[in-house]
Amino acid sequence: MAGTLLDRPAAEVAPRLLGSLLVRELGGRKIICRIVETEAYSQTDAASHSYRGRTPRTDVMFGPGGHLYVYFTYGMHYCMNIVCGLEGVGAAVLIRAVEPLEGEDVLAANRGGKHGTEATNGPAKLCQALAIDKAMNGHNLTQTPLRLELKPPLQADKIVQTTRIGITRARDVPWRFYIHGNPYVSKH
DNA sequence: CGGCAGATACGCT
DNA sequence: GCGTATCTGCCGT
Repeated sequence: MAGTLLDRPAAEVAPRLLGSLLVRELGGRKIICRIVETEAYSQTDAASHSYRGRTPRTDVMFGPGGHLYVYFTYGMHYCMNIVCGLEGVGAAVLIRAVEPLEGEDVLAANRGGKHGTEATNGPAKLCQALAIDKAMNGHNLTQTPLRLELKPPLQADKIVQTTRIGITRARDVPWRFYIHGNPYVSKH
């Protein structure tokens, strides 16, 4: 991925990714989604998988920025992160919600018929909708079938910064970011 | 619509 | 064993 942006710390990259696009090719179809909610996870953060060091599971988080870190949780769900920071640094940005711009019918089909905001308003929901699982772990996001298309930064007054969801440690750290008023942002 | 229990497998203690 | 960066269905209001 073109250099410096994703080499920055997660707390910087997370708000910066709002408004950027995920372009997914699946079954001959093109799906385009806009990132509307993110969370930052860093190596010095007790809530982060990388906090305990580099392991087979977290290896991708410690690699170079611009790759995909996919983890499996609660026995049935996948969640996707965009790895950031320099090689050797365990940091990533969790994608918590996206807004479909193209291919919404494919997303709904992958979600068992759930459409509208219910298809992609949560980290595991959007992975199911985009058919992202363990096989995509480590994928380079400059390449098909899943690309990250960076867009210009959003205006600061369109971004809400608050605490993260679903964690038990470091609950007070305000590393969740979302686009103000966007209906696809996950519920709290 | 809000709250809660259950599902279910894997990494780490 | 235990806890988990979650979601769904079922219940009551």
